[in-house]
Amino acid sequence: MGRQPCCDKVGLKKGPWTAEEDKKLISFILTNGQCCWRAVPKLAGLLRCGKSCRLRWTNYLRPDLKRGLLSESEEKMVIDLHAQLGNRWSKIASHLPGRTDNEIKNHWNTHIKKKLRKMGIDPLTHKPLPPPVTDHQSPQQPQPKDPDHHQPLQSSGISDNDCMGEEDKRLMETTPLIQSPVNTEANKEEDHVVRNNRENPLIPTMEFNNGFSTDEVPLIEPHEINLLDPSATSSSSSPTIATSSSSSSSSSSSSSSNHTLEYLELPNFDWDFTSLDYFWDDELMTSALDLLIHGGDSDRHNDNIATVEAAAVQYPRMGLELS
DNA sequence: AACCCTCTCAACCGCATAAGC
DNA sequence: AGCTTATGCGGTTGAGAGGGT
Repeated sequence: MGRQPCCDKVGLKKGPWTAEEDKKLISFILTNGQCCWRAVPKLAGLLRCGKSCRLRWTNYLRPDLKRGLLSESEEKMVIDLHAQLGNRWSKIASHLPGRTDNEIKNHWNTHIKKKLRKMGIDPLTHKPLPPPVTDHQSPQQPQPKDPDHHQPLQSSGISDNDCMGEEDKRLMETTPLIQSPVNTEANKEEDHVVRNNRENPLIPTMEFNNGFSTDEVPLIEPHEINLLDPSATSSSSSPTIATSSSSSSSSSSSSSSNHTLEYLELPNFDWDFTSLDYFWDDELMTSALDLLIHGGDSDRHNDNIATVEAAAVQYPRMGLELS
């Protein structure tokens, strides 16, 4: 006999999360840390399946998440990584601290793909788009079957540069036209191809040049994170981000020798409290830690919950807006 | 002001793999 | 060893926001 079912789907809530649900989940995770997601909804008093809770936490409520659009450097990194890894969003996300696979995937589909096409680059292969083709010119040449292959630029009658902004031009200059190992028909071969590329000196991939494998986590060393994140100005006291991926449960706490909270022996937290300042202020931080340290029995528990609720006003994207 | 269209992104779905029994 | 479930991942969807007419 195997395990018990993850959740009986009867009576489970679906759709957008409410502020109340968010509060419950945040409070539970802060108090108990991330443990088996299957048990979370029951213990937290949520009518959601564990999968939904995990998704909500990793994609939206996690304190170490960055907010806002991807920076230019992040975007370039995504493009480069996509050239190497294809649509392996979690792998890509593991290189961008504070970004989730879902966020990167969305950004790719809504922004970067368009931008690359505008620049005359096939977002799937990272190669230049084929030259203009009209029916009478080459009727035999089949159009790509992949939905990612949209009509080339010429259809608009606008040259690449005509519609290319300064940022696009900059991107084009810095975007490597790497032949992607990715083929949607051959994803299963991808690992093999990536490995082959690793041995190919002609392919200057970031990953390989840096000497680490994307199949291994953690993928970003603390010093690299500081380089990547301009906002991380701390030079000595605390590394910036511990967690780099929603999919990775690896912790970089080992690198935080000066970690101010190390002595607390935190319960299985994958994220680093020093990163909370991405969008949590000190008061909220203090309350959250108080919740963690004193748990639900603390006299201050209600005050702390209230502070977390107050964050809803300050950080509406947390989904805590009070209804 | 009202309608329509496009864009964005949170959330869901289904599949693959890992892991428990 | 084989079955079953948990977890993670990538693709897709749809509601809401914003802009244009």
